[in-house]
Amino acid sequence: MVTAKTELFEKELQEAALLFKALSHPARLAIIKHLAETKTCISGNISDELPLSRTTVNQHLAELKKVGLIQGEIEGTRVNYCLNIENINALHKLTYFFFKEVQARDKKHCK
Amino acid sequence: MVTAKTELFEKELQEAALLFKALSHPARLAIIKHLAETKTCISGNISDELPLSRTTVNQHLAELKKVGLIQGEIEGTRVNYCLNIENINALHKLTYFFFKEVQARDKKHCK
DNA sequence: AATAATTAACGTAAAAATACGTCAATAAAA
DNA sequence: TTTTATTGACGTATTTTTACGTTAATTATT
Repeated sequence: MVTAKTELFEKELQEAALLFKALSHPARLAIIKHLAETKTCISGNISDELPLSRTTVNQHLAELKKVGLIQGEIEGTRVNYCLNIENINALHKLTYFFFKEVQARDKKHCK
Repeated sequence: MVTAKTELFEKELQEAALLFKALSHPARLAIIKHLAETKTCISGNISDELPLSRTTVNQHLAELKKVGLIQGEIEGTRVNYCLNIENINALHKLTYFFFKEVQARDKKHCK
């Protein structure tokens, strides 16, 4: 039988993997970039910029929200999505130190 | 019909997404860390350290190799895997500048 | 109060990822 | 040369992701 084995790894790696997964689709990277450019915007507008249906874009937005990289503020019928800068910063640091650690330990480089 | 739409995005985003995808599973992060610690090692040894079968670990190794984050050097019956430091560095820079750009553009922060 | 706009929830189909066993090939060791 | 060790290729089952249409709910607008 095939069962998910991700939870058998260190918590730290699991969480990092979840964040990287959130960045593993070009649509979600495009959303992040777009939100960075335009302060706020509703999901309908975002789907106008992307080659995907509104439904699918909404799904990607929900995924980004789930891991805390963006936040949505309800305003009437609309939802203003924007980056969660604190968490973006945290991820920036996480990736920075992950690579830093990997590189430091690999001093004893293989040829 | 459901077709892959990833190729409808900018090349840059596509490539970044592929690299992040390679990092989106704790097993692959564990492999990278392990390779960083122990210079080289064969895939059999790596699977001893991970809660996964040798076959599955091999699959993850192949994926990391496909995106160039690791390289395998055949040595007799064994394969010595090690990090591809150049590409790890490149990815480090890519993530660094991706986040830097996102943050710069988000100066006009939404509260 | 009725209509329009917008979004999340739900359902679903296809594709991709995950996990693993088995087998064949290759090289080393006996 | 036979046996052992090790790995990649292949097949396959299950789960997850991706993509989208439809519907229901909620808020504005008329």
